[in-house]
Amino acid sequence: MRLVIALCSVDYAGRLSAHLPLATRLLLVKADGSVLVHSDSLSYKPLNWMSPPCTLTVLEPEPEQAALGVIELWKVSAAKTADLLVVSIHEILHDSSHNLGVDPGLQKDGVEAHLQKLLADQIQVLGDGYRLVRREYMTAIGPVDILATDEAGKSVAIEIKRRGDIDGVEQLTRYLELMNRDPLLAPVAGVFAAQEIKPQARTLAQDRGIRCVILDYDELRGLDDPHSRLF
Amino acid sequence: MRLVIALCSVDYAGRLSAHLPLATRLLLVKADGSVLVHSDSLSYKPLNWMSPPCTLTVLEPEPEQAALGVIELWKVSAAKTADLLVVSIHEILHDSSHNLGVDPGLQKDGVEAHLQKLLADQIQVLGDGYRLVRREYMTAIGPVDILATDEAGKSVAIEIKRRGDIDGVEQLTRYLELMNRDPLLAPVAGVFAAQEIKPQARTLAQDRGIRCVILDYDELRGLDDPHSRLF
DNA sequence: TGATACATGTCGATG
DNA sequence: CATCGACGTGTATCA
Repeated sequence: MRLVIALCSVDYAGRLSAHLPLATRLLLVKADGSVLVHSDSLSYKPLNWMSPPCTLTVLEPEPEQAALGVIELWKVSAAKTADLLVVSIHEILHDSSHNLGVDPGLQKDGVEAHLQKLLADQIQVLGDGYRLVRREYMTAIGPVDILATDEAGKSVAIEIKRRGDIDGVEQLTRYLELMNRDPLLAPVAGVFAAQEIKPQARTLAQDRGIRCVILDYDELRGLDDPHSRLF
Repeated sequence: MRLVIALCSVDYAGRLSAHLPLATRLLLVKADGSVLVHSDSLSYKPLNWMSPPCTLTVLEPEPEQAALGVIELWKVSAAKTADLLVVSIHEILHDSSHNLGVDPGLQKDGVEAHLQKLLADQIQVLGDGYRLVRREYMTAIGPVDILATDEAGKSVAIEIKRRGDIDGVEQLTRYLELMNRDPLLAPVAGVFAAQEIKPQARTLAQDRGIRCVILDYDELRGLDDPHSRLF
């Protein structure tokens, strides 16, 4: 990643035309060749940018441009479209490069992970007397989202999905089959919990004796506020 | 603007919860206090961010966090909501601040404005003998995108949208009603032009005697390519 | 201030 | 691959 603070003007032509007058801005060149132009305010979105795949070529300015003070010309071309970003640099105030390596995943914890934590914390929404055994209960074929016990102390395996599809029911069925072979656990009941359950999935689940539960995300978050979740 | 390259993990809690595992990333602190976390790929959008208004507080790590290698803790709180961004910094590889001044702002034209210009320049795509009267023809209730005349010299009011929705038809209907009360203009025909027209909008338009025209953006741009527009 | 349309939207799931 | 819908949507205009 290359960081350049420069006095520059920027032109973009693609689906629209845009021009940025001369000012000091941050030019961010990423490892994949993409370029972002940021000002010192208005977060989130760059003033101008070029998405990968694209190529950055640094050109010598034409004499007439040089006469206007341009010392370097960046031409960023999109690989697949005719989109073109041109940065006319008048002065470079900072220039540094950094090796960041590959990001382990821009994986934001999705709703599913959050639902799992919320349900684990409030397992009683499944019924009085329900108690959490543990999250991510490991089996030979992978972790079950939540293992709990019901009011009679019987084991309950819970599969959580954001959208309850047939795949999820199949997955839970495999876990149940395996766990019910373990005399220390059996009999194990199944709960398929999701924000939304497709009719086909519901039918299949009920046919296999699996209970379906709709999770209300907002309600589960309820009392819980962001600060208490982080600290 | 402060640029920090740091080995860090990031947690966000607000409308959703998100966690970024330990990795080297760019932390961008803008003059308005907003913070952006960028990785070295996937442009445009930060991995995590906090929009202004917000406040950044740098904390000493708790002993247990320090034991895990955290040397600095950034807490970014949104001013109006409970949203919270926490950056746990393990190592700072680069840290520099730059005074960029106020950005003069972006000048750009969106697709709709561009479509309007293109259609005005090529009004004949509506039919032989069509002639442009003017763009942004002012009426008492606002400007009509394009006023033209057809091959018989009759007035035609044209409403341009990127996506043709019912609202657009209603808007054009109001213009037509008003303009048809003007004896110098009446009768005025209506054309609803868009890249895409929703079935409901098309039905309503046809019911009101308004002609629907699909605009082919690429075709209108035709010879005109981005390179020729920049150089 | 609230409602609405536009965005170089981006991004993921679905068919 | 096109289409559809959500997004921590952001952003501007307009009533």
